[in-house]
Amino acid sequence: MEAANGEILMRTGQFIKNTVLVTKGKIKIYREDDEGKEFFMYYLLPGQACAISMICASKNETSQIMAKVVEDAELLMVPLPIMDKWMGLHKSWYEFVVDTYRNRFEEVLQVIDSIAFRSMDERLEFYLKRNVETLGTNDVKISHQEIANDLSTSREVISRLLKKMEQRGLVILHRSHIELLKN
Amino acid sequence: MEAANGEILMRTGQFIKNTVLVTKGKIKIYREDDEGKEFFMYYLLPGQACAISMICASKNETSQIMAKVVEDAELLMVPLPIMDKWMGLHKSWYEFVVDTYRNRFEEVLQVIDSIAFRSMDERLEFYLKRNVETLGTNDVKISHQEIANDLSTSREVISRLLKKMEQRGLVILHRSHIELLKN
DNA sequence: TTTCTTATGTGACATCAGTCACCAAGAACC
DNA sequence: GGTTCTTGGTGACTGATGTCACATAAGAAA
Repeated sequence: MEAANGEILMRTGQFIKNTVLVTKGKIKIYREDDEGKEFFMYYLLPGQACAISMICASKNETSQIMAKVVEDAELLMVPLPIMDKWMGLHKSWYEFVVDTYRNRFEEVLQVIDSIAFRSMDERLEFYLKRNVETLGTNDVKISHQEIANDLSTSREVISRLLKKMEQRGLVILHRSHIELLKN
Repeated sequence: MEAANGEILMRTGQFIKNTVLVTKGKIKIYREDDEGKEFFMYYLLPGQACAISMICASKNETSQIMAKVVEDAELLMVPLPIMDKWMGLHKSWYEFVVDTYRNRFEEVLQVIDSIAFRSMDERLEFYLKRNVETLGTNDVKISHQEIANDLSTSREVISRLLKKMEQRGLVILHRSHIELLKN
């Protein structure tokens, strides 16, 4: 299956019938509010699978998350029965699934840390670092508005905090992209 | 294995060698800060297993959470090799494990909602409701200080918000226990 | 170039939550 | 009884963050 930039692959509340594997592109996974406010959790990159779709698919549950394509993607959809068969048949598949669970759980725990214990300036730094690490470039192409949405705050707050980071020499600000200096 | 009230079963950073099953008592699972601040995630009750210990045990990883006994408990510790063997051998065990993963993941997502989208008064209501549901009583035996710790805020804030809830007729406050009225 | 759209900057202000200081009421202990 | 400890109540203050209003600036399009 192919999906273009901007496409919403999955909405909160939809039924999941397949386990999703990414072979190309970038996908952002969000938690959604009742009123549609978004909260960014993690990226899905090529070679990775959606942990949620693995867990839910096995019980015909509805999705608790929203998935948005941010770079044209190619996906493998593995139907529920096949997924179940593989679990018993191939040790390597089983290990891949458990690994995916663990990694995502840990990533989500880190997200909890950042919102539970940290203030917005630290959360912003954490967010930018994650982007740099995940996307493998020091030049993050993203607008202040999108960062604000991902962190569930307002653009003005992000603009102000980024200015301060620039003054501290941590970043250089350009229009629609941010250059991180220190690792 | 037995564990008394107040005992810390597991600290962040410890190695996990067993999957933990609870047969008696109550255990609270926390996320810890660098400086030891706590953030409550969920309860472990009889019949339930620690999802984290399942995931980590299978890779000899360290614990990302802290577990505290809040009511004298009895535990079954299943060693790693046995756990692994059962996964292939018994379909029912495999399903139990996947179910545990899914339920905890969903519970953690709800926790993210509450800190990402809600203000402290709503988080407090969510916290109290979870306690009522989980512990099966409308009378929550807990001090303001402990609630404050669990939500990673200060006692004064909780006291004030509880007073407001009492004025709205949602709760009745007693010393060291809170009675929920509406559900 | 000129115009338009989108992204960003900034002051003023309101509000929530965290902190400090101190008080009061029960419970526990002598 | 009196003393001490834990728990809860409250005012005053501060700082972080969210909001509104509006100004600028950088590209894109014409």
